[in-house]
Amino acid sequence: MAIVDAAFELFEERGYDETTVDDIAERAGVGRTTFFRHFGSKEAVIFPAHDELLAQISARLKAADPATRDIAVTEAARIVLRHYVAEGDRARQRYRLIGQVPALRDRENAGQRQYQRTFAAALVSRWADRPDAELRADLMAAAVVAAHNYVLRRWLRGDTDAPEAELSQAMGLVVSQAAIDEGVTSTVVVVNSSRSPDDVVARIRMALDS
Amino acid sequence: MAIVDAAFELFEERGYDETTVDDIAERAGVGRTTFFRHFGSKEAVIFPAHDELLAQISARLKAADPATRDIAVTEAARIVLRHYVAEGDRARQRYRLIGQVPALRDRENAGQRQYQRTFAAALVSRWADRPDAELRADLMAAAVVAAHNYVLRRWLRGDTDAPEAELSQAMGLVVSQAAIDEGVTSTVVVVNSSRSPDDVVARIRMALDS
DNA sequence: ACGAATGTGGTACTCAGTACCATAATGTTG
DNA sequence: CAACATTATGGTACTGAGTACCACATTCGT
Repeated sequence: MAIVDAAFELFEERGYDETTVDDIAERAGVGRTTFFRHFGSKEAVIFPAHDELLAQISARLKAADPATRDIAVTEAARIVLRHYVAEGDRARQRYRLIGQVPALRDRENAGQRQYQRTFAAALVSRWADRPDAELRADLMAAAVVAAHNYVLRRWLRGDTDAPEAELSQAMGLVVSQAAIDEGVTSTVVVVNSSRSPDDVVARIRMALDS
Repeated sequence: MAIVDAAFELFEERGYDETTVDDIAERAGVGRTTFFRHFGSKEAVIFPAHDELLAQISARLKAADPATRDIAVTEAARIVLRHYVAEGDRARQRYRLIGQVPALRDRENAGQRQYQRTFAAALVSRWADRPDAELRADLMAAAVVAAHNYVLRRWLRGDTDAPEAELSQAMGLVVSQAAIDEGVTSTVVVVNSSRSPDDVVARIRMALDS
């Protein structure tokens, strides 16, 4: 989108506060009205696709049954991570801007809270039999978002080249923390499969070492 | 403060968006300039004392040695909870407004993020010897804020009369989750599952491929 | 009682965001 | 292809938040 490009260009050149919506519209070759019709606000031009991501997450979480819910949560977080990583430089530009402009930081926080609520809503059923289901869902949702942010931040800063692997690891910690007091602190693996035991063991070892 | 009273009155009467800063200043009997000198923005008039609370938290967390750090975290969270509970009706008014006005919700989220960062910064030293100290600190900080919010929300809605006791309980869960050992993603192996081999293999494959 | 610091109110400005209208582009149906 | 409906666009004018600046009052220290 030409408008987004123009906006990022100007924000880098002059800074966010020093750039007016008129400036963006002018460089993009459109009218001011058109800008506001596409992006509800000046801030929104930096954070695209939020609604779509939320919908994807929601769908992924809903598609899980009790047995695959850990995987679903991890993969839902991975969807978001993957989206940012796919953006590449643009994500890093955004990160830089957010670090400088408080208003953008607020906006980002607001978005993350939406993720958190989406996760929490999908996670309550996990502890359906417990009286503290809502609390545990809130805790796990907060942890999922925190873990995702931690890994994403590392990637944005260039501290890692394998963000997805790090997310797996971080989410492993989150899942095991959430599973506390449930009797088991870890997942269950079964023999009796059609594969040879050695094959299964090898794969398990891979998972542990990752 | 007369300005705060006037603001809450008008917000309840006409709603937040329908109230201008001029309206508030007029009812409070002050000039518009004075309003903005005391509260940097229209939103800020609803969220007072943030900086002081952050300072209190920081101080409480810094005053802890390794042996009393769990207590310190719990009490730091309790400081915030106590502050809101002490506000009484005003806190509930704010809660109602936040539920209705998106802009205020964003602002609230931003504030909570500051708490979260304050906690995270103070918590890193807890896992100083581990390579994933920052992640674990982030996770615990997120959990602390989530637990506090959960209890506060229950009190705001009138679901409990003993919020401090509930906070203790919730923080107990948070602390025990945070104390879990190294982030092994899977450990226990179980034989003789009642699941079909195909089902098991499919699940393992999903986990391994993720 | 004096000057200095600080608090206050007013005026004028910028800019984000909204409402409305007039016009161009596109698509649909006969 | 022509007439029409739909939708995207651009312009104008407005409201209201937030800032800058200045003149004036209040309070304080000595």
